[in-house]
This record gives sequence, structure tokens and C-alpha cells, in this order.
Amino acid sequence: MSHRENPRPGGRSARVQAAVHQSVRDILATMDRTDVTIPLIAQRANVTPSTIYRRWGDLQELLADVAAARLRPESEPPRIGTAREDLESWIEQYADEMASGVGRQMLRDILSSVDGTSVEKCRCYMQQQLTVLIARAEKSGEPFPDLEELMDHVISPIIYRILFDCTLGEDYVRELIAKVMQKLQG
Amino acid sequence: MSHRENPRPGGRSARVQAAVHQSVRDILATMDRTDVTIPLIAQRANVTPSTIYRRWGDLQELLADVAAARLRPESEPPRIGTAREDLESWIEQYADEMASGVGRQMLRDILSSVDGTSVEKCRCYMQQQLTVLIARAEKSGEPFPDLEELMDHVISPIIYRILFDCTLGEDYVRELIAKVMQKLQG
DNA sequence: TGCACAAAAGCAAATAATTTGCGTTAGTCG
DNA sequence: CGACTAACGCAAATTATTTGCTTTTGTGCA
Repeated sequence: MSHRENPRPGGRSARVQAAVHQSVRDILATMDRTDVTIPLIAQRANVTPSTIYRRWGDLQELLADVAAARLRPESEPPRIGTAREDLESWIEQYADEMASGVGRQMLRDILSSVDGTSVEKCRCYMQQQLTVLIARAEKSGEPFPDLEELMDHVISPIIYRILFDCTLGEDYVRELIAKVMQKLQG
Repeated sequence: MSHRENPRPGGRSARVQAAVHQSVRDILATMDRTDVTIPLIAQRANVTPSTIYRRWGDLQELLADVAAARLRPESEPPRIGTAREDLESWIEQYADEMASGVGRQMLRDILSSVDGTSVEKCRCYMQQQLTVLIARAEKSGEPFPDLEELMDHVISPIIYRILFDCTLGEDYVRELIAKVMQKLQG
């Protein structure tokens, strides 16, 4: 599946991929997840079903691919104030996005794919954003948790709760961050 | 789907369910996940495909149901010594099971099901076991983290790493527990 | 015990999705 | 400009899914 990673921009392959991705997004916005089919996606994208089967294999892989693409961040985490404030703001937005209906669905699509590419992308995108925040803190001299600490004790609990249908309280994210920050002192 | 929850024991419904579950386990042990099909499962279980379609809907739901059933604990966490030692031992066994090939697959099957029953079971089973451990600690007067603390800072990071293909180092579980225990002092 | 009822299974035809071989097209590189 | 190749379209063959109808099986009641 090398072509899925680096289709030459502007080539036919890239156009088909864009059309199919767009078709999936449109259909997913309209219909229930359970009656989305490849023939349907193909029709809306003006390609043949066999093109999709050959490129993505099956519906799960296609949905995972689309979900991963949607999770790619468009910009760096916005600058609010202190590094901690930037972190709080970004994580809160991240949690909201993942906890929404479409967010949950994207997570599930990504996790249920056999091919690990999408899951890896999803993790990398998130880590990149965190790394930017960490770098900012370092630059300004603020004490800040490292990547592993953030993954294990902020991101993981949030994603776990979303996946396993627990509720995320109002201040849940903020409290997680507070705990991690507190540990920096001790 | 009320029949899936409480089929009268010994009835025909229960026998079919057992046969189908067994068939799925057998097939999953032999074959690659991607070429398991409902007709195949039906054949091995000596039922017609339509029976499976009518009862479970599709392959994903069936696999999620089987996975949830496999995760039901057969016994309480074994008694090793102190409550902390019991916890370490149980979590380590839990992590190993989930990190194995079949464990990962079960997790994914459960998470990709649309119906939330299996995901709920999976969480409940785990929480039950933790609750037993917490009760033991309380009885013996040992300081011990509460359920939420264990879920957020021990279980979540483990499951997250498994789902997102990170590696779990040799002492990773033990260190997570050590950190949580340490917090009880401060 | 035996009869009536309901739930779930079987069967088979109809529909829909997936796979595959082969010819065609579009982009790439010399 | 003219091969060359990767990816697409088309259509036939296969396989999976759905569905209407019939039959079986277990349950409750006379």
C-alpha cells in the first residue's frame, strides 16, 4: 500500500483518493455508520467499487484511513498564555473532539483497522502537538511534564474513558493536568 | 437481543449460543482474523448462517460478544500476600493477557462493536476484580488507591499503550503501581 | 400427559457485496 | 515523442447477506 502514503500530488491516484475521502466524509455525515457500504461510497466518488477494494481492501481500512486523515492537525496548539494554559486549552479541545459522536467513531474506526498505519498516525499527530507544548515550556523555563507523563496520566485516562463509555466530568481534564503539575514539585 | 443476555440454561437457544461461541474460538485460534466469515462459523457450529445473522446481526457484533464472554473472570484475584502484592500480581496478569495477540484482538473486537454491551461488560468485569482487591486492603487496614485512581492511572495507561501499539517495558506495570502508591503518602 | 403457543431455527430464493481477469487510460521517464 | 507502468474501469464469477415462509423445540397450562 505504498501509494496510500505518498501519492504524487496532482496525479490521478491523488485525485481518486481525495474524491473517495470526500465521499466518505459526506456519507458519514448523513447516514448511520451501519449502512455505509463500499458500492455507495464508490458511486458518490465516481469511481468503481473495485478501485476501492483494490486500494483499501475493505470498509474498515478505508474508514480508518479517512479518520486518520481527519485527525491530522491543521496548526500548532494556539498560544494562550503560559505553557500550562496552552496545554489545558489544547487538551480540552482534544478531549471534546474525541468525545463527540464523530470523534468516538473515528477512534473506533482507527482502532479496529488491522493495518496499524492509522493508529500510528493518530498517536504521532498527538505526540507532535504535545512536543510543541513541551518545547515552549522549556524555552520559557516553566516546569513541565515530559511526553511520557502526559501520555500516561493525561491522554490515556481521557481516551480510555471515551472508549469505555465512562463520563468525563466538567473539570475532569483540568484536574488531570493539575495532578500531573503537582507531581513536578514533589 | 434479550435472548443473548439470559437464554434459559439448557434450552435450545443456549446450546446454539454455546456452539457458535465455541466455533468462533476454534476458528480464531486457527485462522487469520481477516478470513473468518459467518458462513464458516455457521458450518463449524452446525447451524445455518441465517441463525447467526438473526441473532447477532453481523460478524463484528458476534466477535465482540465472544470476546466479552472470554474476558469474564473465572475467579477472584489470587491471594499472594499484602493487598499491594495481590494488586501487582493481578494487574500484571491482566496486562499480559491484554497485550498478547489474542488479547489485543479481543479488545479491538469489543471496541469496534456498535452495540455497547460488550464494552460495558469488559469494564465491569475489570472493575469487579479491582473492587475485590480494594475491599481486601480495607479489611486489612492497608492504605490503598480507590477505584478511580486505579482506572485512571494504572489501567488506562496500560490499555492505551496496548491499543496504540506502544511497548510495555519490563517493569512498566510495577512502576505505575509504585507511583500510585506513593501518592497515598503525600 | 398432552395440547396450544411463542420463540428461535432451518431452508431456499432474492439481493447485495466482493473478487478477479482482462482491456484501457493517464502519468512518468528516458 | 514514444515506450513503460501503475492504477482504473468493466463485467463475469463468486461469496455473503437478507428475507419470507416452514418446521422444530421448549414452555406453560389444562
